[in-house]
Amino acid sequence: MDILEGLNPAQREAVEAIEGPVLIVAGPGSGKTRVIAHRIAYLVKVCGISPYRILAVTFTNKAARELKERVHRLLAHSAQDLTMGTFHAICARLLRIEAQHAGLDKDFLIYDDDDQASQIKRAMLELQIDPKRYPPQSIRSVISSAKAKLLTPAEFARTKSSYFDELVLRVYERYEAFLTRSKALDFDDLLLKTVKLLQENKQVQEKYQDRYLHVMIDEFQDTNLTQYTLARLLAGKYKNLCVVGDPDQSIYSWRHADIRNILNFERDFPKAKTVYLEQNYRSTKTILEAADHLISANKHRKAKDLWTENQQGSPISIVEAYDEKEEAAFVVGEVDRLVKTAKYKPGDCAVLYRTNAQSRALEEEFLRYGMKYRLVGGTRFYERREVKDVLAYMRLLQNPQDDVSLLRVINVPLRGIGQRTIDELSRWAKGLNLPIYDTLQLLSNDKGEGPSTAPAFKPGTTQALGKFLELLKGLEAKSHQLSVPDLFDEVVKATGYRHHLLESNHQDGGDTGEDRWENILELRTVAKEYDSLEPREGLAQFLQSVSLVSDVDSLEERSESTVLITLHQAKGLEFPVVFITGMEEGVLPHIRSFDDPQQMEEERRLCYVGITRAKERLYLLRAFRRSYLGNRAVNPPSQFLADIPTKLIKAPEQRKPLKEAQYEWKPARLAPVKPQPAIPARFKAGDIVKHGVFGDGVVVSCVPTTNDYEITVAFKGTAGVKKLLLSFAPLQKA
DNA sequence: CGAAAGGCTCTTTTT
DNA sequence: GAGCCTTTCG
Repeated sequence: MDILEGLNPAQREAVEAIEGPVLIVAGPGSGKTRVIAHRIAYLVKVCGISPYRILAVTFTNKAARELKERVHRLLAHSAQDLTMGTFHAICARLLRIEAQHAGLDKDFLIYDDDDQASQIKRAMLELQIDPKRYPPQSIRSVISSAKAKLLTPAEFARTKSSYFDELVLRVYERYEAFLTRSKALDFDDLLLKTVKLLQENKQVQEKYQDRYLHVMIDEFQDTNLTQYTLARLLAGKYKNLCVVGDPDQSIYSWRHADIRNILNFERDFPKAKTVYLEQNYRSTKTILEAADHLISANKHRKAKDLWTENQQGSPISIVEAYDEKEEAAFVVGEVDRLVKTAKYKPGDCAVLYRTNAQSRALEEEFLRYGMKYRLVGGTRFYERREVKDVLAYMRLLQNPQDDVSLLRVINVPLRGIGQRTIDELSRWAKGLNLPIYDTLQLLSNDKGEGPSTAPAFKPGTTQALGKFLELLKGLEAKSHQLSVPDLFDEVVKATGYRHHLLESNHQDGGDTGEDRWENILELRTVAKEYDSLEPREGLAQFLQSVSLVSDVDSLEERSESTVLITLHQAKGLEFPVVFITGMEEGVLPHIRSFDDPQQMEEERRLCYVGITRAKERLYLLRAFRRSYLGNRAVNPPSQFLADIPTKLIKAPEQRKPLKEAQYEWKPARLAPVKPQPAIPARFKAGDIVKHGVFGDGVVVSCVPTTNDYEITVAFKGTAGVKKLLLSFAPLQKA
């Protein structure tokens, strides 16, 4: 019953530190979630604070849900009124409530990255900026970064320092105009608009500042400036701001997270109390020690003293496969072996990788051997075309001014409205500064009397547009009467979308119409959850929730399937057995980080996050050769492997041979790789050499492999280019 | 207008 | 390798 019971001294200290700013530096597996849950329970039960006055922000919806459950277990009923969720979800809710004060439409929509990209492209088109010279993606990134730093277009204008910035500014302004016109906010806006609202409207500010006596932020190392500002604002009155995080697990700088938020917290709040949670309850001594060695090589960090009372555990397996197929085959075989010979289930195992593209080979191998797996991420459910199409219709019912959705479905299923027509319509809308929906209405009202600015469409085209408008209007009327799932059915039927998928029998991206229809049905089960709400309210909530879910959110604990997941998404998760694949230079660390020491440190942190997911067994795999973007590359082992102390690594001869009969192994090639071959490299690229058989030649490359080097030599004579093993080749320097 | 074919680029990570 | 865009033809 005592809330402090069972906590170690540091955890207890963190729970009891309720006054003023608090920084909890929580190493991996240090019981962080537990501490947050107990701290909330402590505030409510011991300090008598109303749950209504506590705000807890998490990184994912899943984390929020788990936290809620834990608090609920500690508090029973009184957990209800807690405010808990991601920054984005909390902001969306707040903005909806305060829409009037924020100058927003209550029914605003949330644009995801896809929607954002299409609007940015549209803006660039109108501004005649060549997308070949200035990739929309990088413009998008700069705009997003500006928003993450609290810069509106006007403020961004003051910081701009190049011609590129100038272009970005113009796109930014136009993009904002689009959003306003479409009554939409992007992800960054949810945060930015909330901050601006709180800063500019003292009444609203006071309302929330008075309310939130305690504010807690999880994963603080991954917040950006806007989020940090928001947290400070909300905690502005009582100053009870508790942030929890681990600088060593900061891996989202590319999403404009600013590690300085946590590194400088004590400077920003000189009176802050700092608590270090350093006891690890998750991993074996071996795994923790390996992780510690790896991360210690980073220069910009706060040193920590992680320790554990757990067992020493198994040594780490470092495995070299020939290529990504064999790497995958090893993983599958090893999972199978662990399931058959040890206490593990497939669901205890997770395969981690740097890039989503790596999941493909793994998936194929899991499928081939009939092993259950669960792929997290990749083409996410809510990014699937058919799902987005149906959602676009639903969104148009909530908000017809949503140009992105309208343009998406104006001719899906095909209804005779082609690109020419759409371009004309867009140009007209631009001239009138109206959403396209409004121009459709003008068009249908305009019966030829008086001068018109409308484009001269053919009668057939005008009719098609009119029919489309009627379709939307009819559905809009129904949206006031039908529950969300019923409306969903109506949309799928009335738009002809169902027919479009099932009858047209087209096949895109390997998915058949049936596959796609299944996804629609899946989406319908989500809609079903909003069955009992008032029609329009249900629609609004349905749309908001589908905009803010992530893939890990649906990852259930203790599934029967092995999890395939990116290193980023794996943050916050743990598994008894972890395989990290692609431990190669160029993959992890990723090639795009090579020229930036800060990025390299982040790559190292990413690897650290991966390693510290493991509770009992850790495998680090690399492929000698890997297909990438259609062509093959030979990558040297990841430099991170060299930072794992040899004494923690399973010696080659101790490894059980991979002999499971049903798989075609090539065990000889699956020997573990030592970071550095024991023999010295006698040659380097460019050396002139003489071979006993092939004669004179030039060394092209000399790549370390397992206890050897693969040396590529271009010979003068008929021998041509040969790959040789250095230890066997009769080579001499010429 | 629509389908098919060809060419192009660009792929790190995602709330 | 895939998705996106443009071109071409019916």
